[in-house]
Amino acid sequence: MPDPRPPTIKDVAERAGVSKSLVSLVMRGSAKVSEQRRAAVVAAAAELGYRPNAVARSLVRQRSHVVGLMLSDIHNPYFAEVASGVESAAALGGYRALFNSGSRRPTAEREAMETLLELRVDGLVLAGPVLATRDIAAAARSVPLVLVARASRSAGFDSVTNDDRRGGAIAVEHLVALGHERIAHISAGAAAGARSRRTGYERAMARAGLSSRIRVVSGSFTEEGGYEGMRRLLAGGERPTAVFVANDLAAIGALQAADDAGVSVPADVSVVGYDNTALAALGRIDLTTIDQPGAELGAMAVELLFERIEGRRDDRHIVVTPSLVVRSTTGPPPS
Amino acid sequence: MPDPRPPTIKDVAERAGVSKSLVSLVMRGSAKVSEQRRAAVVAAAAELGYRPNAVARSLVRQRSHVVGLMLSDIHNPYFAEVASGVESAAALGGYRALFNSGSRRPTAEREAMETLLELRVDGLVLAGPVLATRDIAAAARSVPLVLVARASRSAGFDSVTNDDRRGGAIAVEHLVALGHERIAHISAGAAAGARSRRTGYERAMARAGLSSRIRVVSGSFTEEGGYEGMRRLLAGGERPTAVFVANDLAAIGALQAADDAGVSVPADVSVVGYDNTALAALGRIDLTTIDQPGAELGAMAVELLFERIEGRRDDRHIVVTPSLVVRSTTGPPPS
DNA sequence: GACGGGTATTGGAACGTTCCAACAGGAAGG
DNA sequence: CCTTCCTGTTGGAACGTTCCAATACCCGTC
Repeated sequence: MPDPRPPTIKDVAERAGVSKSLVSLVMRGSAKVSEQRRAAVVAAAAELGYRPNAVARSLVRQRSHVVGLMLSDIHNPYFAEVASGVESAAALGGYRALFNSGSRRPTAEREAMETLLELRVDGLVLAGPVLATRDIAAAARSVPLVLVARASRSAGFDSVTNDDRRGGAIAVEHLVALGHERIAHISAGAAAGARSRRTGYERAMARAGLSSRIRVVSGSFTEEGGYEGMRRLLAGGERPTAVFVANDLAAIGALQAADDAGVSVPADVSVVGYDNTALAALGRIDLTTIDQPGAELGAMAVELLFERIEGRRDDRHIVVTPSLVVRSTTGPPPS
Repeated sequence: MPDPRPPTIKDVAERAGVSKSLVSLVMRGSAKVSEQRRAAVVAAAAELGYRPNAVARSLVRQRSHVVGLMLSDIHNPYFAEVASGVESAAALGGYRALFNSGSRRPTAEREAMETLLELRVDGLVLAGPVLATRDIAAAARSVPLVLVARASRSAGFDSVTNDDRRGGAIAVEHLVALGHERIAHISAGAAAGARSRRTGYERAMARAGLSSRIRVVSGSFTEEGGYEGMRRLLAGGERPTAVFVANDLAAIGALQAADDAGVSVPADVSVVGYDNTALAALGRIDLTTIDQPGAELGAMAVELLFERIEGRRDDRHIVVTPSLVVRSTTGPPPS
């Protein structure tokens, strides 16, 4: 018993004894159709279990009413927040959101993005992509595109970010105010935002007269990256009294490494994360971090997308100012 | 300067001086096309920046090569694990995965599911839906469908779950073995799997001769639910010495409530979660929990989907056995 | 009873692909 | 030199909608 094809508008039309055009009118809620016919169509559709085919519709309308969202890393709770912001803002505008994920690998990200493009989404949001700017710019040539959580001076698309450089500086300033001097940084290499956070760290260190204390080890935006970075910091040379970690996920890995090494936080070493994810707020973690409101950034991204869909051509780059959230992983340096 | 329409197969054909059929052949990598023409087509496509239109393709092929995944709650890291399992298994089979989320609300879930159905995905995976079984069965009538992390005896679709009842029992048995008697449960009401975990708890209590000690407070699969539940348990009546919480997220909320109330874990009260998410493994949390391998369940779901797409008609219900992961939130009861 | 004017309804083209049957054109065989 | 066969190529139908221009219908007016 091969599954019969799903009913089409034509089947509904036949059963209701009207033309397919009329059915189309009814399905789209047109006002100019007689009550009697409407009822007949609605009944026929219900009996057949008719569901409009969005594929056919977007083909003819040249509009899918879908915004695509490529998440760089689905395991990072920060992106989950971005996603929910995107989803609700899209719904508000009568659009639906569809996600994807590229496991923090450029090739996987490009494929994920390509999938969305081939589906002809009306707009594309890229959250924290590690993709080459060149590829992003190319994609932006064929669809309205907004970057979230990654800055760009590039033309052809919009972006919504927080001021990562400022955020990095805020972290350092907080630690300096507490009396720290040996402040190290676990960076996330070339990942989105990582470079600026590092620059913010370095400049703030210089401003505080601590240029000679600058110490950066490379990690990544993952727990493992943070763990490894902290392990190296604790192992070799002069131990830092404070560490600014590239994001919350990595900071949690760093906390773990400190715990494992019997180094207590914040008594022996202070730790600052970035993103203020739900993770950081957990009582047991209670991580001092830099707040960057994910859901809001996601929602703003969709707003920008809508404007572009409406025809705006100039580039808009929104930069929100991050803020410090002090919790219990930072304190004065050991005396 | 209105954005020109993206180039179509016809544009490529014209530029390469061949028919659109030939272009189609080349794009799909057919062997039977001369090297000379192929080169011309490839060049023309590159020059125009041609990207095949997946919408048109799925319309005519009646196949989208996309599997849809509806996540009940995008903030629950457990579902992120399911999602990555789904995504990689889909990729292995030459399919792409697209996500959605219903915010643990039946209406939002139904809408999310409907979106996917209208897009005519080839298969649908629902992860932990709170949707009515009736709605799921209805959807299963029009597309191969697999339920993950929610059991069902219903016909017409497959499911992949762990044995929640057994899991609940394992948690109780562990606590009983440690010497606990006043073991309470924070349930998640009618959410997917919650009922069975509760039944498992109740039956295991009875088997241990602790029927009179059974105490259930209602919560949800969220931090807030767990926090609230624990608060109530600590406030009223005889305080339990151990609590089995419906999932990790809620267990973390419960830990928080214990911390806030100055109740120490596990000295005063032991806590067991469910899911063994990455959260539970964090050193600072180190939650004893019941393991249910999310990524694997997701991958299995896709396997089942593939079989159904290939034509299998009978229902398959895979139930994996959960296992105990002992960490530091459980210990003997206070003496 | 013819006419005008609005409103409800309809057929057919279009959207960008794939698929299939049909067709060139050259090589091989008689 | 004519068939036959194969290989590469092509036009056109189909997929399920929307949209537009055209038509049918009804009502009131003269």
